[in-house]
Amino acid sequence: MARPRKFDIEDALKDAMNIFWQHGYDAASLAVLLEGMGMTRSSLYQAFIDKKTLFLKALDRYEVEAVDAAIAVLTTGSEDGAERIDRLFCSVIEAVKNGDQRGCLLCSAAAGPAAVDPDISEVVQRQLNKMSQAFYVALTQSAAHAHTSEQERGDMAEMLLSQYVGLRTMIRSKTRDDAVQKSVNAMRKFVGGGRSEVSA
Amino acid sequence: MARPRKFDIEDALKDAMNIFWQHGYDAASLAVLLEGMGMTRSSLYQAFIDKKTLFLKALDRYEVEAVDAAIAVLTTGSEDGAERIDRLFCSVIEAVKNGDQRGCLLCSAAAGPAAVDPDISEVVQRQLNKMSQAFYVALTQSAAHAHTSEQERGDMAEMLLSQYVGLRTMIRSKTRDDAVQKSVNAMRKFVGGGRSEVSA
DNA sequence: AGAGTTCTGTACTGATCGGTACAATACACA
DNA sequence: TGTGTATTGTACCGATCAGTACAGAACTCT
Repeated sequence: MARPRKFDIEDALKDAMNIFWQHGYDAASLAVLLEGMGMTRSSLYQAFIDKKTLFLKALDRYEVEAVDAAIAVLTTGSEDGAERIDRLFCSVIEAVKNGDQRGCLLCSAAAGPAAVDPDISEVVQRQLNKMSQAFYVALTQSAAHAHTSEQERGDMAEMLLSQYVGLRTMIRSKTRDDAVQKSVNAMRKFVGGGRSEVSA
Repeated sequence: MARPRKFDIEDALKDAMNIFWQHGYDAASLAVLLEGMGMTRSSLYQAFIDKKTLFLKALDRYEVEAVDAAIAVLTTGSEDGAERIDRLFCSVIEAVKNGDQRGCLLCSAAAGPAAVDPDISEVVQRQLNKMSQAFYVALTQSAAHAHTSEQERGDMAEMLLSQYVGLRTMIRSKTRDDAVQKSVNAMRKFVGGGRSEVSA
């Protein structure tokens, strides 16, 4: 019994996520968001309260769309966990070779607004934790690492996470493809999930 | 034969560096910079042209003060390169345990303005390259890695760099100390420069 | 058809952004 | 003691920022 909204709220959120992903939190001005989301100021504020709330919702959306997808790669598919880790890092290479230099919204949020805003930091930390746990699961289900201690696997999961964050951060900063490739080469050899080697 | 400036230009640059380090490029507004550098608008613009130029100079300053220091750790001191790598990562832990959550200006620049500004990206890439070369040198001078191929060491140097970037990015995002410690534990074991182990 | 309700469009707010104009000032040198 | 010169202080600039006020529009239900 009221005027219906012109936009789909999920579509709009997806647009917002992509805009934040590309521009970063600060650089994604209201004007840019409005344009990209195809709506007016009133509609945006009515639906999403304010910019920060919109960003938090976009981060949630990113969790579902990207983080959970990465976690799925780490926890399902191949039987060997190390191979799944391998696949995740290869997919990062794949993306950058296709010209995607946006990096990772989660990683950018970690480097940017999470440093100053506790609410954003909380969400970022939760998602990062989720990823480190997925690394842990993959390691536990890996022939090459099953024999290691629980603590060793925990340490290594955390290391793989920081590796992932660093990699995607560097990608966003326009690091040359071959440097990214090299880093992943070493990581793949280290994890030893090992399918075929790829040259730089 | 003119009015002398009230401030030391190197001191001011150092202040600027610290302000950018703490706040990040965007969040370091002119007002904040002026306040922190203890000078007036005219003086700043007269001496440093504009905000971006000031930032580039602050980045240069950071290179001398922090990046070169890290490179010194990687290339001098102990005879064994792996132990020097070890020391670098331990110094990161040291800093974070002392409550320093600013991360690394270079890494923040990589995640932030370097993604949109080519001039900044260029400087960032140059400094990152410098670091990766230092990692390479350290690996080459390591008993544990001297036998590896040149390519393997190149890959691994790049991996250590992205590890470093990821670590310091996560630190800035308020990742819990013990997670950082875990990551470094695994990295230390991996590199095998190994002095005593440290628990999380 | 009319009332009630929610959304949309536009115009506007005050604050802040980076940057500039220009006069007053403080010095070195003549 | 002027005079030239570079720095400083202040006042200001237009642009942009996130956010709001409010009238009009578009729908459902009675």
